[in-house]
Amino acid sequence: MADTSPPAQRRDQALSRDRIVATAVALLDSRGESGLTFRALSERLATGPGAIYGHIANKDDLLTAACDAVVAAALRPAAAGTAPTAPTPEHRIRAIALGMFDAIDRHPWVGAALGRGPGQLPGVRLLEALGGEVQALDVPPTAQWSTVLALWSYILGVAGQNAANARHGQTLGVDREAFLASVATTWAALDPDAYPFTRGMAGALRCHDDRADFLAGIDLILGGIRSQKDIIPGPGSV
Amino acid sequence: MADTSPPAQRRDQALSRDRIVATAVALLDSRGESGLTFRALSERLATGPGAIYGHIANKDDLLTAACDAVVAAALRPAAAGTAPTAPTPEHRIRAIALGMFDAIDRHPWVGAALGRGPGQLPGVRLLEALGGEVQALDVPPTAQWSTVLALWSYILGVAGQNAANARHGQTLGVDREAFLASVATTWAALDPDAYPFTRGMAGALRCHDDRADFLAGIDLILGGIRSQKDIIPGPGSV
DNA sequence: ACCTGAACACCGTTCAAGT
DNA sequence: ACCTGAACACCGTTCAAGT
Repeated sequence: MADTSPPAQRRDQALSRDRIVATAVALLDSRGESGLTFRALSERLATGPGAIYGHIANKDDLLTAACDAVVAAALRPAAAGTAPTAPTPEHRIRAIALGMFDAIDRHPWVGAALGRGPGQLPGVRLLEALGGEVQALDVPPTAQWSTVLALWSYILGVAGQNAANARHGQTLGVDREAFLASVATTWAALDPDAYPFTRGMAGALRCHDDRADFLAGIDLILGGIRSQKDIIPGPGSV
Repeated sequence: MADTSPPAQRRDQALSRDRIVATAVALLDSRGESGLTFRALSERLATGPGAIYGHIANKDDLLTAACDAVVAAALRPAAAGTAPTAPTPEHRIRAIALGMFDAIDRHPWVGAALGRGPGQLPGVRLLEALGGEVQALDVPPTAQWSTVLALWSYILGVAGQNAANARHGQTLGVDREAFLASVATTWAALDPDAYPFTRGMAGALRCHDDRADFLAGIDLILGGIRSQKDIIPGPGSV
């Protein structure tokens, strides 16, 4: 066989961090958080469970790496995109946020993984992307940190909820719609005196648009940033 | 000593859901999320691990119940407080949020438990508390759901991060300050071209005030709500 | 040097047997 | 009726033994 240079790994591909992480992502996508197991993973990689530890420190490391693969891809087009479709920092913040939302919608387990590993790469990527735009928004330096953190926390909060919803839907063996319907039914049965608001929202829950609600929250924060700047109104434009 | 009437359950207290949940809270507080185990719990209760299943469905149920005990207590004074210290809905929203923040600061595992069990009681309590105030804020009915959801998601996002920080600090066997310092060091070592913002924030991370930052985020959202109402300015006051 | 896979020290959960 | 605790079916992780 022509053992030339590039086709190094053909059928018996050597184990590598990238291959392990890619397989982990596939496993998480198809079987959910609880489906990622060193045994299941090593089976798909046609090796023993111990072999993985040559390339990955432990399960936390594996989850963070899988999460980072998704987050890096989600942030790439928005942050350094070929076509700067979004003309203002506000538009770009919306694009970043929606990019994250859509990625988490496709890979719900990312929402749970992002919440872990504080200070780790996946979270930092998002922090950095938001940070650049908040600076471009002319938020005063002393307020930049808390402003970025607010956007970041909100996005992670929604991400975590999506992950929890997916996990529970999977546990119940039911799709998103059926899951929301079951929550709505529970809410509708709450004590009207103690939970008037939640009861009233049971209907809204059934037919709401996650993505639109998410964006509404981003817009609320952006509105807050705008109005905070107006406290000391510069000689600005609209 | 004086064995008067009330000391009904002395040494051999019957197992009850409340006693199990209270012991679980104590265990979570002292040993963290990973310290809550049916074996450790049954040991503290002087019984076998199987006995717990007579009162609790499974571990998820146990965690939700423990979480609810903390959340219910945190929301009680703010929602139905004896002294309505907060005169406006905005003040009351801040009080609710801070009550949650402080409770999670004392019981970091609540941040993780809250994120689970979507539609469950702990989350609903917060939703209800916020919902009442958002209504009082005269947010138009069509926007109430997304507005409440934004506040709720933000609070849960911060809660989840606090839980993750505590978990990691405990894993490293280190306190909050030392943990933040280690993250700051990691950030300061990032590639300056790829992560200029995060690098610059490493210093701010070291000496920031979690609680103040949290409140700044709440105020951003409240500011957004206010400015959204001004789009169609009623004959309003300031 | 790297993989293998049995073994270890745990989990949550069940269920026959006790009382 | 309720508790008991051994047993089951898993985990993540390690490490001698192989190649």
